[in-house]
Amino acid sequence: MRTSQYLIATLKETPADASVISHQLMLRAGMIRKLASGLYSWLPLGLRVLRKVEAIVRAEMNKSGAQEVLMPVVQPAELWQESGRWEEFGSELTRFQDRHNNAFCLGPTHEEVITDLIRSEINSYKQLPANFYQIQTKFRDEVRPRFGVMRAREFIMKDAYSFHGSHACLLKTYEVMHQTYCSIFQRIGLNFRPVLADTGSIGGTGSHEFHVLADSGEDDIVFSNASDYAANIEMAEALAPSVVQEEKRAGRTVATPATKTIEEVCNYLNVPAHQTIKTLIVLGTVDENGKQPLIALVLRGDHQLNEVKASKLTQLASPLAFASDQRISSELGLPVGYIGPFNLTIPIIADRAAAAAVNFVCGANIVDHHLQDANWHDASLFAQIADIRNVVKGDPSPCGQGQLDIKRGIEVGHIFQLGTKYSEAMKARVLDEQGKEQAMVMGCYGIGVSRVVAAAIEQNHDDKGIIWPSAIAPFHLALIPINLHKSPAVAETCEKLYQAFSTAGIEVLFMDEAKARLGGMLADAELIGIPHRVVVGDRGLEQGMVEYKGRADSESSNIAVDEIVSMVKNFMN
RNA sequence: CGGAGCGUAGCGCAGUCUGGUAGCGCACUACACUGGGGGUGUAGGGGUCGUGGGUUCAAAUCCCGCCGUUCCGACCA
Repeated sequence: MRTSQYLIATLKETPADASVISHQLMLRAGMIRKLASGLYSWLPLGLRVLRKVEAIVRAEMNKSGAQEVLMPVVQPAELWQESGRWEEFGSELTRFQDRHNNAFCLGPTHEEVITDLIRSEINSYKQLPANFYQIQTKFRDEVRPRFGVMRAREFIMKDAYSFHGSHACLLKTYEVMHQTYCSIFQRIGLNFRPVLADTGSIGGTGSHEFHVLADSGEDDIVFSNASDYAANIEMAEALAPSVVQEEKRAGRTVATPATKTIEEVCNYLNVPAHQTIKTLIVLGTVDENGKQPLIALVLRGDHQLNEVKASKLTQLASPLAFASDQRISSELGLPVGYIGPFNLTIPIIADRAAAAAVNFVCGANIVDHHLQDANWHDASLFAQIADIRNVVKGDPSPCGQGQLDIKRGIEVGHIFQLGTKYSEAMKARVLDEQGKEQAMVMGCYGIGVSRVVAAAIEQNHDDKGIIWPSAIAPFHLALIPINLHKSPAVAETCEKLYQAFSTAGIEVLFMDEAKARLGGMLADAELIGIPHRVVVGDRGLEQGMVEYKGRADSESSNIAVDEIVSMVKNFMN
């Protein structure tokens, strides 16, 4: 490709509304442009990268035995009503009506459509298992689109759906997809980890997420330092601590004026946060009177409530909701900040660690007062003791080996064992060996293709710009002439090299604009992140040399003109 | 949805407090010089100051409404 015939839309300055590095660099390198919040156009350069990611995903999916299909973005409401998600999904699902007033939605995912398709096409156990995938545009009206294509409203996803006669068969395909995902992210060249995950709103039984490790990630990923255990913090179990061997002191009420937060109380009383107990008031499930009762959650002051774990408790509303300050003060007669677990009139659910605490500080249920050296006398105080906190660095690993560490991750893939949730609801059945009708067992497998592009940049950049992994670079090599318009020797050599590289299967961006200056071309090549660059100038040519530099190299080197093609080709293998 | 900020040329910003002819840098056009890391000069083009209303002799500037957008928190590829 020649830059004289190609849109290189690089920006010298960083657009003000981009905060994360991948978003900034994608705008600056001229890969994407924003149309509206969470909606992006892909420019030629960005699209080349996107297509390369797609190609790797497609190749590995095909290799796994999955079959490619393409389903519509626009989906009829009836299917979603049939699965129950028309009500369940909330306002992230964009709904609209056509000219006949029929209801439709923009597909945020395709379980309904694929299940509808397959229930009429597959009728026998003999046709199973089968796995279908597509690479297609999804629309989710995100609460808060951000970070460019990392969390866009419209995005490209690879979604696959497998169908089986038994759960055992599903597990086999699940394992194949797990392997396939590892191959995909390896080929792309990412530093990633598969981790145990929550199933979220998609539903189902078992699940793994694939995370690209990067500080800008939105998820906390938990690792054992002694085994390959890895889990999303939503899932990682916090074990009960060993019992503290400490003499229980007599509790007393102390005045703690204007100390509402744990931090304020700790400073005021000079106690560490792990010696405190906090009491959170949340809403329970709707009772027979149609009301949501208040329920108290008790955690150690230094621990964070894990809302995913909590909302799985049957007594609690799902998703978890905190009680309003008004309800707390009217029903408990107290402002937030001084509530404690003793003499509360509402049910209490205690975290395992909180239930094991001794000689702790907690709210006294009196304004401006806390209890100090408080102790649990009787476990019957609690309606339940459960794991409802986030693990913290240094916790023992739930796998039994080692301690936990926490890193940030960007979720680029997610695989689920769906089971029969959709096939039951939508009557997707086959006849088994006995001629009996049976709901198909399903799995589903997603990759955020456009997000992978951003994640790759988060992991591979420097102060000059992007450093593409070779497999997804928009071009392999930048061919940069010096004084192209003046030097016949430079022009001739560049043309010859351009042909030779192309013939060797190397994708060249030939910066052939007559008046372009060297500094600008070098800066662009670095910003765009092209892995290899060759500079051709008269001075080198007098010795029969051109200048080579890899994007991540610190120094360039002189290479003979007739060796450069085979050298770069070797680098790429 | 709650909290905060921003909206002036394609991009980055100043001007707003204290009302008085709309500016700067980059980019763009033309010409000349320059030519191994975003060069220099000369001459240019480009603006409903987000939008609607109000106050005023006069509004980018003050007041009210609306819209857009970004960031921080609860959702997800």
